[in-house]
Amino acid sequence: MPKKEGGSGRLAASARRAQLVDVGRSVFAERGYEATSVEEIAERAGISKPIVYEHFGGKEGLYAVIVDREVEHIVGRIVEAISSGSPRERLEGAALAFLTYVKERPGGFAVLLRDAPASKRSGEMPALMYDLADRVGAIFTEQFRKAGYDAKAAPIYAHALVGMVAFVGQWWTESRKAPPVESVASHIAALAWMGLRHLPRRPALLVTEGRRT
Amino acid sequence: MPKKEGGSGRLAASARRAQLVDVGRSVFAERGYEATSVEEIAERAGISKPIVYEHFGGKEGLYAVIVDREVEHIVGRIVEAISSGSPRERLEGAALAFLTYVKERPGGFAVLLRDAPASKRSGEMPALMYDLADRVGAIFTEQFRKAGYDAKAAPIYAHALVGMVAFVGQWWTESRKAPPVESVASHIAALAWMGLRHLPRRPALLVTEGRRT
DNA sequence: GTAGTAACCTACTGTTGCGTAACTTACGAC
DNA sequence: GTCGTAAGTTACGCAACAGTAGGTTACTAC
Repeated sequence: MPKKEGGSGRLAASARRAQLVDVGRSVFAERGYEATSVEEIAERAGISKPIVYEHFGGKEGLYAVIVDREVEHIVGRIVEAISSGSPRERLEGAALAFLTYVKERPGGFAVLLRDAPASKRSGEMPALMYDLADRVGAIFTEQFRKAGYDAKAAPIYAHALVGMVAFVGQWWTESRKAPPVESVASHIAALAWMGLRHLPRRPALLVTEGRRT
Repeated sequence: MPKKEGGSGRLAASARRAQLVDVGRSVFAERGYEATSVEEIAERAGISKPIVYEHFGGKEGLYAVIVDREVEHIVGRIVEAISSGSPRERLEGAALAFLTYVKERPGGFAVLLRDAPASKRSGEMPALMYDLADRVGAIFTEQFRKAGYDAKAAPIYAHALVGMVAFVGQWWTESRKAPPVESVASHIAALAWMGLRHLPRRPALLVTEGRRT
């Protein structure tokens, strides 16, 4: 009598945990939190539902573990990338690190961008990107003050940059004609760098609502 | 005997439809598509469930109407904003139009950024932002070619700009200390404009993975 | 007043999906 | 071999929710 699943029979607890994290990540990535059922995860892993509960306590537990690991991954990479070098090198390093993460773990990235369970949502923005932007904002605030720019505007730029990279990253993973990481990173970094470098001290609109100057 | 609801008793069909679109938008905005129940919408509107089915045929029907109206709103505003003026004026106009929309209809914006029902999802990116970026990409491709830049990179910049504005918009609606629209728009437009204006013809990274030059 | 109709309701069906209780199977130690 | 334990199963309780059938209320026209 043949085995029911493709190769993995009975697994040790740690191996099963690892497998469930992998499977869970991809299911959450493609369905979103709410639309994911524990049964589907169990089925794709070739086991039955209670095993998931045994290892992670439930849907939220598994989700929390998955998110936590992804955050570790991406934050680690970025922190390392910005740990040394000139400002421009750090900017490029961060962009490259981010996009490399996106490339290597598209599922994880998708989970981070998607909806969190209703119980953990603060506003609507996925917490990670928000935190990331806040950190960048802190760095910017300091630099802006030093350079004589309006420090209150720093968060705007921080969120703009994070949004830029995140959005491009998402488009890039879904795009068929995908240019190499270095290329994408260099374009983004150039845009951001030049933008910041040539920023006027006190930006103002040329046009005002309705009439032009 | 007091009326059960705060003021709206029996409504004409068209008024009820309008009310349900409003209520539905805010519920979808705060819960997301999957986590929203038709019952909650009905309850908040002060009516019972079958009325919703009578007017919109179901959850997806109502959702579709809401999304369609929001798309009309935002696209209309942006198209108008970029219809005339110098390139820089158009850029600023687009940023201002986008942010004004976000300010005036935060719920609608939230719906556009959130998950669509599983039945209509292509990839993972909400369709509107994707389309918007594609349109910007078309404009950029042409301009890049004229100016002697790498036209293949145009979509990267298009997505970067859209992501920038969308992300800042989201942060802005949730942020307590909210600067005025014009201020935010001017900062974003300045960043984007200066970035594009001073872009090298052939951007390259200073750093390469692991070693520095 | 009473007839007609548009707006609305109560009460149900069927399904899905989380989480759990209680039982079974493989496998190594001795 | 038989005993203990880790790994896994089937079968269920229970709640939420999409969608529907059929009845009820209030308003308008005359």
